[in-house]
Parts: sequence; C-alpha cells; structure tokens
Amino acid sequence: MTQELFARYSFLLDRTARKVKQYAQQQFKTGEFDVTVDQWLVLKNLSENELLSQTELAGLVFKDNPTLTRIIDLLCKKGYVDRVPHPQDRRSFQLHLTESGLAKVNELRPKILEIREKAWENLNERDFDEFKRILNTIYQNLDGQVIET
Amino acid sequence: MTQELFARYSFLLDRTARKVKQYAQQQFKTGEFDVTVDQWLVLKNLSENELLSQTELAGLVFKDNPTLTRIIDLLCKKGYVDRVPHPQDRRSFQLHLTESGLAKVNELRPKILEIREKAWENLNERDFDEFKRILNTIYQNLDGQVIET
DNA sequence: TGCATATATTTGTCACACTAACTATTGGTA
DNA sequence: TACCAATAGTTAGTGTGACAAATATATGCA
Repeated sequence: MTQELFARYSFLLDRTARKVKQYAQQQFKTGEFDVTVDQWLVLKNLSENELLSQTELAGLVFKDNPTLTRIIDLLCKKGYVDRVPHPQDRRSFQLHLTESGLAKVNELRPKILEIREKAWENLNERDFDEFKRILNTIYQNLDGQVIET
Repeated sequence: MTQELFARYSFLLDRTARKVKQYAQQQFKTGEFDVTVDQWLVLKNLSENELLSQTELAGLVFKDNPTLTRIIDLLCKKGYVDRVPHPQDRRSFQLHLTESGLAKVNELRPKILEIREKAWENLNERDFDEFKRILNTIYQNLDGQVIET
C-alpha cells in the first residue's frame, strides 16, 4: 500500500476536525451563545439524560474525567448546571441541568443544527453513511473496543 | 434531511480525530520519540522544504502563527531546529533543520508510517479516496477557499 | 523624506486533551 | 473488623488551538 499517501489521513482528519470546530465556535461567538462547542455537547447530553454522574457523562461524550471536571466547572459558574451530591455515594455527583440551562439548550438546539448543516453542502446521505462507517472503523481499529453508532 | 442525525458528524469527527492523535502520541511515547505528534508534523515538513519562514510553514501545516511559534520554540530547545535570521527581511526567520533534527526525521519516518497504518485495517484504497474526498469537501464548505489534495 | 499601511513574529488569555498523582469514599474479603 | 483494591472526582503540568493585541520591520506613495 502507498504508505506515504495513506499516512496523510491523519493530517486531513485533524485539519478538518479543527476547521469544523473552529467554524462552529465562530458562529457560536457571533450569535453570542455564551458557551463553547464542547460545553454545548455536554449541555445537550445532560438535557437528554438526567442525573448522570460525571464519569457516566464523560463516557457519553468521550472526554476524560479531568476535561469534564473543568467543563462542568465552567457550566456551573455560568449557572447552567448544578452538582447535586449523590444520595448514596458521597464520592459522586448527580449532574442537574438548571432551568436556565434547559432554556439555553432549547434556545440553541435549532440554531446549531443549522450551523452543522453547512458542512454537508455538495454531499449526500450516502456520503454521510460512508463517512460515518470509515470514522467508526478507524476509531475501532485504534481503540480495540466495540462502539455503537 | 435528517438534521439531528447529520449533525452527529461533528461529534464522530472530533472523537475520531482525537483518538487518532492520542493513539499516535501513545506510540510516540512508548517508543521514546522525544517529540509530540504536532512537532513531528512540523519536523517532517521542514525536512521536505528548506529555508521556510514561519508563516510559510504555518500555511503548510495549517496551524496559526502563534501555535507555530510555540512549536518551533520547543523544537529549538530540543536542538532539532534553528531560527536563522532572514538575510533580507529582519522581521523574519529561515527555519533550518539541524543535523540532529534531520537524523530524528530519518529515524522516525518509517516507524511513524507503521503506526499510521493501523487505522486502515479493514479498509481499502477506495475507502481512503472516499474519506479524503469527503474530508476535503467539508473543509472547503466551511472555509470557502480552494485547497489542493 | 515621511507617514500610512501591511507583514512577520511574539505575547497573553482562555479552553481543551492527556497523563500522572492525589483525596475521599466504597465495597469486598480475610 | 480491619484492610485493601477499586472507583469518583480533582489538581497539576505540558502541549496545542483560537483569537486579540503588541512589537518590529518593510513597503508604497504622497
């Protein structure tokens, strides 16, 4: 196999992932969304799953614990999330979206879907399926674990 | 279009890009390569293009100038790169790979190609072409500029 | 010549990723 | 019961990424 050529995937992948994040973040900023792209991901998952612990949430969004700790810190400071002590396990918290956090999610959700669409101009549903398949295969190749879509 | 579904691409893309970088970095570490993944990218490009300015190099690797400044700082500290004052333009440097830097590139290149291969298990050349095409389309959609492969 | 504007690089700030080390707590088990 | 391994979360250190602002130098043009 054309090793040199294939090795470029890592460069293209990294470059595109950064562009996608940067584009979204820019839109977030001009729209004064008051959250970052990663903070949004966390908020969104919290709105779909109440009472998660930080570790559970970290698993959902595929971030490590230290990263999640800091994102939650910021979201608490902004008043979108509360850390509620777990009733049985004093090591752990149940994450709770505040009213303000829920309002934020509902406000942003449609706007963000619109932002996300821009990437798919000139691409169709088959491209999307292919893309998803390849991304997930790469992920699995390097992770050695089974993942769901 | 199934907006919600399509919007997942950003998550999958980000997750996979991080996994790819993390996997490589881990291999770099156990192999005691003495550089990070991004530092490697910079070294590699320097080995293929002598006498670049920082801005030119930044364009090649798609990093912004401040980021590149810091990466070059580290590579200088490690003795792999020198900043040579530009003979005509006193604002600018010509980046020069030291002997040690060149040796490092030659030492690492084959090892890194091997590491990069792992991602492509169960995938073929057509997948690679598709992947490249989609990544580049997304990039262009969000960038508005023409890019070469 | 003399100034306005553009360019190359650096610095500062905030956010995120990954690792390692650390605290507090839990739960099983000898 | 006393211990010990596992778990939840945090802190610290380093590297990277984006953006804005600062500095130094170049260049074009009146």
